[in-house]
Amino acid sequence: MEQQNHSKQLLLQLNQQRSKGYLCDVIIVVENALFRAHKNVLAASSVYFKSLVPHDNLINLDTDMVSPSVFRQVLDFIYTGRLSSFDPVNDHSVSSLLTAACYLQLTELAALCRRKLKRNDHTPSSSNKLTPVSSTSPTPNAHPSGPLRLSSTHLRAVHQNRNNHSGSRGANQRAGQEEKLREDLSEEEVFTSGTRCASLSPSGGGRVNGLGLGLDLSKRSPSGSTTTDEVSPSSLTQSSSPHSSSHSPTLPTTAIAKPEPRENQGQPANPSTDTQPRTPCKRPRPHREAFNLGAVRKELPNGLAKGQGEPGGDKLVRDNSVTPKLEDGEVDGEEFGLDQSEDSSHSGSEGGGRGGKGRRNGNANYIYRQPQPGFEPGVGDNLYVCIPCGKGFPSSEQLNAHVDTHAQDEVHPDDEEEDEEAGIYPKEEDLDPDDPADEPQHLCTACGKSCRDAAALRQHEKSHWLNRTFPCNICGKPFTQRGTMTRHMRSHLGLKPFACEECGMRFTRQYRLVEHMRVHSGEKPYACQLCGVKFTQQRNLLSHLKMHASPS
DNA sequence: CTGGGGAAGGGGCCC
DNA sequence: GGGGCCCCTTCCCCA
Repeated sequence: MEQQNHSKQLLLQLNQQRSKGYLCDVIIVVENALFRAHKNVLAASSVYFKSLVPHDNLINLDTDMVSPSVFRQVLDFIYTGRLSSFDPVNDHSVSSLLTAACYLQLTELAALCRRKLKRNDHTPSSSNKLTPVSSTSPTPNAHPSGPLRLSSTHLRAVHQNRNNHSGSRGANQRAGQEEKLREDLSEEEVFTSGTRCASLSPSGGGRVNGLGLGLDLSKRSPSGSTTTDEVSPSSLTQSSSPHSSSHSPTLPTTAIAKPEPRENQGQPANPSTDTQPRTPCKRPRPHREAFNLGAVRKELPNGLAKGQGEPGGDKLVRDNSVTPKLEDGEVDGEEFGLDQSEDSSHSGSEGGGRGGKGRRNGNANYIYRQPQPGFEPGVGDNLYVCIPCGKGFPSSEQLNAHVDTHAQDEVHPDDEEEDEEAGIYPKEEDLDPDDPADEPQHLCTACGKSCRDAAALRQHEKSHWLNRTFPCNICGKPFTQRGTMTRHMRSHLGLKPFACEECGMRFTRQYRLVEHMRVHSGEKPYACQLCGVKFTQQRNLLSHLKMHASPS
C-alpha cells in the first residue's frame, strides 16, 4: 500500500509551515535579509547546510556567492522542487543560481542550472549568452561543454568556511588542506560529492560571524547546545557569584545587605539569606520566552505590527529594498528597521508583552530608519541598503563609503559629563600641578584627557575610534562596544542559550538565569536593613530603598 | 486608582 | 569577546 502524493503533500505542508514561520528553527542571513527555515529540510537538501545546522541556529551566507534574491529562489526550490520566480532564459540569472547551488552544495539544483545553461547555449533565439566571469561577480566557469572549475572566489569561500571552524587547527594544516583541495577537487566533485567539502568544514561553516562583523552569535548554552540543553544546578552554583553590593550615592549604604555566597547556604551566617523550599515560577511565560526563532517573526507580523502599548507604534518604518517582495517565510532584516525611539518593541522574543512603552534611557531618540528622499526601496539595483538611513546603493563598496559618513556624523561633541562619570577627567592643562589630587593621570594621546586608570583610558580611547562603532546589522542601532552589540543582536534573534531547568524559561544572559533561579529556590539574598524586607533581585532592593529615601 | 513588590528586558561599563 | 554587574525601565499582580 502506498499513499499517492505522500511526499508531495509532505513538502507542501513543510513549505506552508515555512511561510508561516511555524516550527522554523534556523535563520539564514544573506546580507541584510533573513530567511527562516527548517533545519531538517535544509540538511536533507544540502550537504553544506547539513554540516552546519546541527551546530548553529543562525547561518550567515557568503554574499559573494549568493544574494538575497537568489537565495529566495534557492529556498523555494528546496521546499518545492521548482524554480518559479526566475528567468530561465537569462544566463546571468541561471549562472547566479548555479553559483549559489554550488556554494550551498545543492547538487540537484546545480545540475538543473547546468542543464539550463547548456540548453540556452544551444538555443539560437537566446540572446543572453553566458556572461564572462567577472571579478566582482564570482561565478564558476560554468561552460557546459567543459569541466566546471572552481573560481578563486569559490575556493576562497570554502577556505574561509574552514577557517571559521577550525580554530584549533594550525595554520599550516589549513594551508595544506587548501592546497590539497585545489589539487584534488574538481568542480564536478564539489557538485557530486559534497561531503568531501563538508568534511573540510566540519561544523559551523556558515556560522554567523556577527553578520559580517566577525561575531559568533550562536552562543552555546553552558552544556553545549543552543536549543534544549539545560543548566544543571551545580553549574548554577558555581557560576552564581555573590553580588557586590551596589551603593547608590543617594542611599544609605548600610541598608544594603551583601548576599551570602551560595556555597555557604548551609551555614546561615547571613540572616538576609532566606532560603525557602523551591517554588515554581509564579509567572512562567514560556509562550513569550520560549526559545523559538519564530518569535522573531511573531513579534512583528508582516513587519507592521505595533509593539503592545506603543503610543507611537505607527512610526514603524519599513521598506522592501533588500527583498522587494517579502514573503511570509522570511524574517527580513528590514522588518527590524523600526524606529528605536519606541524602543523595546524589538526586545527579544518578548512577544510584545513587555517593554512596549517608550523608554527613556539609552539611545531612545535615535531614529534608525528614515527613508531618504529620492530613495525608492526595492527599485533598480540598489540592493545594498544602509540600515540606519534606508538609502540604497548599487554596490557594497558604495554602501561602505556611505556608512563611513554616518560614522563620522556620530562623533558627539558633548561628552564631557559622560566622560566624567566614566572616570575621564579634564585635560591636563586644566589640572593644578600643585594639587596632589591632580597627579598625572593616564592621558589620552588623542585628546589629552586624563583617565583614572589604564582601563578607563582604554575605554576612552575607544571613543576616538568613532563613537558607537558597532551598529546592529538588523536594526542599525549603534553600540559603543562590540560585545554589547552582539548581546543586543541575540535578543533580536531570540537566541537565549540559558535555560531554566525548572520552568524552561530561557535567557540571553547567564546572570539573568542565576537571578531567575531564585524565584524557584525562594532565595532572597537582598535584605533592606531599614525594614527587613527581602528581595530576590538587588535592583528591586534598590527600588525599595529609593522608596525609603523619598517618603511620600 | 494607586503604590509597592516581583520578575524581567535592555544598555553601559569594567574586568 | 565574554562574564558580571549596575542602572534604568517596564509590565503584571495584588493589597
